[in-house]
Amino acid sequence: MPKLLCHSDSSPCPLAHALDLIGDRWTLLIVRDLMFRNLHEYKDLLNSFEGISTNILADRLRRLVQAGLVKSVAHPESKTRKLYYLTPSGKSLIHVMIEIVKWSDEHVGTAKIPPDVAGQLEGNRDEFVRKVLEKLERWEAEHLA
Amino acid sequence: MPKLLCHSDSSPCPLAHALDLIGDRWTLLIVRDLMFRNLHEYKDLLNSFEGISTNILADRLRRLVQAGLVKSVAHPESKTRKLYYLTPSGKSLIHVMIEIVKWSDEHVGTAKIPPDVAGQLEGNRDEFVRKVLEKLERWEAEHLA
DNA sequence: GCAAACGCTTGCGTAACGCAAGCGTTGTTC
DNA sequence: GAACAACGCTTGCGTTACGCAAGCGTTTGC
Repeated sequence: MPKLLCHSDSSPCPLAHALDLIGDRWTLLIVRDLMFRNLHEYKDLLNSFEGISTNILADRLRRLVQAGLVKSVAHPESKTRKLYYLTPSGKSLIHVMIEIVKWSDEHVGTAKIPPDVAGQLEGNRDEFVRKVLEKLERWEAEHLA
Repeated sequence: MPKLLCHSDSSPCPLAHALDLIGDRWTLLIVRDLMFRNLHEYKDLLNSFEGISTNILADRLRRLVQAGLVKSVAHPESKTRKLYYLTPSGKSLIHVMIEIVKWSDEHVGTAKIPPDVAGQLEGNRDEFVRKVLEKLERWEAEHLA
């Protein structure tokens, strides 16, 4: 596993420590797919929008598992496949994701939130969070039985 | 200026576009210093906790300025020095920063929010945001006159 | 007028990444 | 039951980004 730069030794700042985990171009995209796009298998993550390369995906999944944000179980129908899913720590990144997306929508502006999601985010955002988390729990109830 | 990986071509996702700007280990730390730590000069940013190297700092500042998150003005007392400060777009990253710090405090746990700040963040977070933004505006009133 | 400060830039070695091929196991087809 | 494909990775190689340290042009302080 490549080592990646680590601020944690020198910095007393929680932001810096968080960036050691999620401060790169790929990690949060994987979390997004696990959180919002209902993707749970390696091949699906690999074929997501941005075209992550396979070694990087393997590396980031390993880091996420090691950091306790993601877990995996054997696929119930196949011995070669795995199912990846977010732990509570991983799920709690939802608030970070939402803020980044809102900020991007307002200030980067080159990609917009789909109108239906935008509608859910305005007004009652807790409701949106609840819906997403419920969906994840339903998936878990179905697959981790 | 090194080119850095860019998702924006392939992805319809606002998160991916945001990560093109802030998805690295240094950018948000610079924003933090400009936002919370009252640092406004190159040398101060350079000497911040994490020890960014000078070429990376120059590069990131250039990107941030180009993206419209940061501006600079000549130092009123010196022709060699500059003052860097956040634009409204940059300031609005405060919500992202707060969520990351809260998440880090709860789930990474290797660096804690200072107790006084933690107190401010609990309960009335809007109040905290307002205080921070007011402080930045006071700085601007004083230096951009 | 000389040395230090300041905001960078440059050069070099190392680490991370993109790409593509390969590998071991399992599942499928005939 | 043998050949082939699917799957989750790993490996190797060339390229890009980064850490480090030195240097540079201008300005400032003495």
